[in-house]
Amino acid sequence: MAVSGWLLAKTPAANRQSPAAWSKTMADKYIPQDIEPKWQKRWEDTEIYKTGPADKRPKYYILDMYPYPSGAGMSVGHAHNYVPPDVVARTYRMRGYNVLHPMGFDAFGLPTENAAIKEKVNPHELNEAYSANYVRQFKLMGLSYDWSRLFNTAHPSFYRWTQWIFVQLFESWYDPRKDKASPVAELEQELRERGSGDIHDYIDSHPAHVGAIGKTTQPVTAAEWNAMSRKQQNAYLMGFRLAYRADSMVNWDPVDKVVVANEEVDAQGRAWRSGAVVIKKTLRQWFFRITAYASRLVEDLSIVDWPDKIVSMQRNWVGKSMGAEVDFVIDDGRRGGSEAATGDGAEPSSVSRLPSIRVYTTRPDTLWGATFMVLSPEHPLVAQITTEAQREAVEAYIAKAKAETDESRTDESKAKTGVFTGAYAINPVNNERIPIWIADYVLMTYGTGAIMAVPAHDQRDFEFARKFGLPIVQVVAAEGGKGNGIGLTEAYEAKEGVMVDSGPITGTPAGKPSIDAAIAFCEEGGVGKRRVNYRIRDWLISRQRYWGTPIPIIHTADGEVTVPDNELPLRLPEVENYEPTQTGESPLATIPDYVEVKDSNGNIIGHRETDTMATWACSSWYFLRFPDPFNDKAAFNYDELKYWMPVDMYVGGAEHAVLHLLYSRMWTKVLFDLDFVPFTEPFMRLRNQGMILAPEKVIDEHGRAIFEKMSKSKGNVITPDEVVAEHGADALRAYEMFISDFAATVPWSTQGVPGVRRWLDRVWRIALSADEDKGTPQKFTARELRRAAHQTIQRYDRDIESFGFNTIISGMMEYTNMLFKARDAGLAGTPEWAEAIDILVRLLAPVAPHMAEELWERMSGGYSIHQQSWPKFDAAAAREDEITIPVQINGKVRDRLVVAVDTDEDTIKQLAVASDGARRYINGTPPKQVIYVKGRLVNIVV
RNA sequence: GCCGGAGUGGCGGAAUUGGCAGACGCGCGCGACUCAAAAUCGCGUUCCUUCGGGAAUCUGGGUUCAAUUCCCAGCUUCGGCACCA
Repeated sequence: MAVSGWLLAKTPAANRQSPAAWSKTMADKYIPQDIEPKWQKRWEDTEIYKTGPADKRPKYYILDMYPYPSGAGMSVGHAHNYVPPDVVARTYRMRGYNVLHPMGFDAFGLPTENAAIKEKVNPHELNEAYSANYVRQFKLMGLSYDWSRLFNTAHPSFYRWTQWIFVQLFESWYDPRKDKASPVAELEQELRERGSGDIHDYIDSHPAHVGAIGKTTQPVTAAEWNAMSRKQQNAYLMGFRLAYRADSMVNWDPVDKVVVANEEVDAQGRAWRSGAVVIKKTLRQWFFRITAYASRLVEDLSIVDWPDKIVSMQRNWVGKSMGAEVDFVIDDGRRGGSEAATGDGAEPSSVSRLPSIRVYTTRPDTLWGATFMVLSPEHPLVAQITTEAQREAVEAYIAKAKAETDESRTDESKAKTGVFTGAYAINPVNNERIPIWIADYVLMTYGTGAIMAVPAHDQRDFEFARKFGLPIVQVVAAEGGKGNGIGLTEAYEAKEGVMVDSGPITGTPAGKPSIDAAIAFCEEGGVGKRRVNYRIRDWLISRQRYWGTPIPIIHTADGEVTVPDNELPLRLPEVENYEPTQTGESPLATIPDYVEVKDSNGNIIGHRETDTMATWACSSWYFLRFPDPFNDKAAFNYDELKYWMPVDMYVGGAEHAVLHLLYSRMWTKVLFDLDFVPFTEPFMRLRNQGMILAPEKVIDEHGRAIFEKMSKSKGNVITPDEVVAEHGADALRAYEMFISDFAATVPWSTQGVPGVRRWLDRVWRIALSADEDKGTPQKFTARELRRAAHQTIQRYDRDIESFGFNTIISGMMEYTNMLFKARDAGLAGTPEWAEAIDILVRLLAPVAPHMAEELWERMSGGYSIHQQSWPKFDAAAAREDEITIPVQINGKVRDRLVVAVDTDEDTIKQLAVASDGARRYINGTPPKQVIYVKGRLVNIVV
């Protein structure tokens, strides 16, 4: 009761105080839990982060790779992805840019679907629940997304346009002569009038365009085309379309019961989601013809500012190599041997009725050293050329190869295996008769599935030749020397040296000169030509699953046609059961209402495609949707796109290097070719964040102490929720910035957050209660205070450009320390002090938006700090008046000079030589040299 | 094997790109305040030292007045690709 009485007595007096005075006496403690929810609500109510349409201001589009929401929610590792870009977005807003900083959800795909099956909950419901939880966490961290633009890729208003783009791809082909995508209608007209000969000829003479049309697509004449049925024509067009359906050897994931793309399988043959070893199956699947864009995907890497690592990964993935294709005629056995040949690359006298075997080689100059050929066991000519005597052995080998997993088959350490087919080919450059073998070290998926073997100069061919006793002929010799290849213990790298025993190119330096000479020789003889080869294969997009964007295709008696535009979106049917089938068919195939397409009389006129698109389709264009996210007339508004795109800064994980980041580039180029978008690259700058590991070391299977990834199953996840609850969102944000270099992988430190929290407490105290708790008196001038403030602005501005978030925080910590020093020197209350605190709060706004808002309100009574301008850097204020110049003798610091900043060079040199520290080492003799680096140091050489 | 990163105190990391190595923070130690603790504040904290200094940025060379930074060789480590013809 006594206490209450005291309070009652005091209250009227307190009420008479001004709010400012009240704040100084009563509200000095920083309690983030009190202020953060208050400001988050106010920001939302007043929509201060909402971005308007295109305007006259310079724009800045900063995008985080949108997340795939999971039931586990976000960890502090996810927060590390999103906080630094938010700081950049907030800084650019205060600098006067029109900033687009949106968020969306990548919702379709296996994890949600698998969770739905396991928990027996509809994936639509799970999607909404997971996404809502992510939004809650984002808001908890004070992230300044424009929530009015939030979308979810599993909503029909979004996937309707994913389907529209699919249709554009289906109705387009890559015209190699224009080097761009063009309407299939134009192609059909050309086929009607002229056939496809011109297109094939063009590709033949422009090897970089090998991917423009299907490998097995043969030329047709106009007459042949016009004689085809519509069904045959549609089948033929599949060899051209940018979205096409084909039988293909695919990676089948037996756990998820679905096919996966090459990009989704690691080097051990495991699917990246399920971790299951994939099985090779031949299935009819939908693909996007990314190989048509192989060349441009490599070239345009030069116009983007991306991490070297990602650029090189994309280059390697596309895997462009230069070489030649050479045709080897199969010897039909009616000839005795090479004596029948006429030489000079002319046709052998006995022309084989069998087709020739085409090989791809990057070293056509070593043709004269080709002593045998090797075909992949899957090569289509194997059955045809195998002799009766060898048939049993060959078939047994093929059966064995088929049974093996890719993992064991491509194990390099394993000894070479293979079988002779009994057939021979004629080496076209020297008419030597060489045996044809099959071996699993030759892959059907690369090049032509057949090689010429040059054992003297290729390690694999060498091992094979040694094992099976095949001849080894050396055709490259080190300068001045020559060997016969006998007694070699390993293949000799054909990188340098000179060609020997190589007919017309003998004596040519090995390398580009010999390769060019060999290609010229082959082209002249009509046996081969220059060729570009790409490692990349077409992008497999179809999935035998329910939870994805339905593919808008109808199979009719005449072949595949698209779902008419006015019937889009083709909606996912609401069903009870969406479990994958045992047959490998999509669950949609079991729903007659969905599958059957009927005319107005109820007659079935076609069947809908039942595969859905992999979620990569959604993420390949979602960034194009944010500028006009709810347009129901078009996928995007051209004017808004033109203003906002390309993305200025894209931030996300490096794990998407050859997935999303490659696919998005292809789609952007297609849309550019079709005049839908006015740019060829979607992301001008890209930055990858590092991973945050769990804080505790554990002992791995090798007995080493290591840090692990955070994972729900290991129970080592630290959530932003728990950090915010204890120290507030601002401390979490500051620590996410401060923890390490942005791109570095580093363990979370539980002691780090209290560290930055202490800094924020100090900021709070110095901003609000500068006249309390004075420390020991200091010497610090108003001039020095201004200098510290403006140097901090300068450092912030520099560091934010280079993504140096950790040094932004350390710079602001140093500035805070200096403010305490200035306070102890009695500067509080001066005009310079007011400016210094004003700058502090503005610089703090992007980093600790809640605290900055609270401080701003208490200091100025205004709202909102986030709509204030960025502090202007004053170079004069930042300039040093005096500088300390270290004096070195032979590179070692022996003294220091404190001089006015504009002291001239001669004076500084004289002072340096005369300094006590220097004189002790000079010993009277004149120095050999005195070097002065302006404003840095003096080095005296004695 | 090929491609691309990275190696700096007990820890996370700075160093204006050739110019004072170790900013800032964590941790630790000492001290102030306190009956005490917490919080807070102050001081110290690369190593060796005979207190003059000396040695240090993965190792060994090199260029330079000067190297964490550039060059050569090697080691370790992370990521990617890989019987790619």
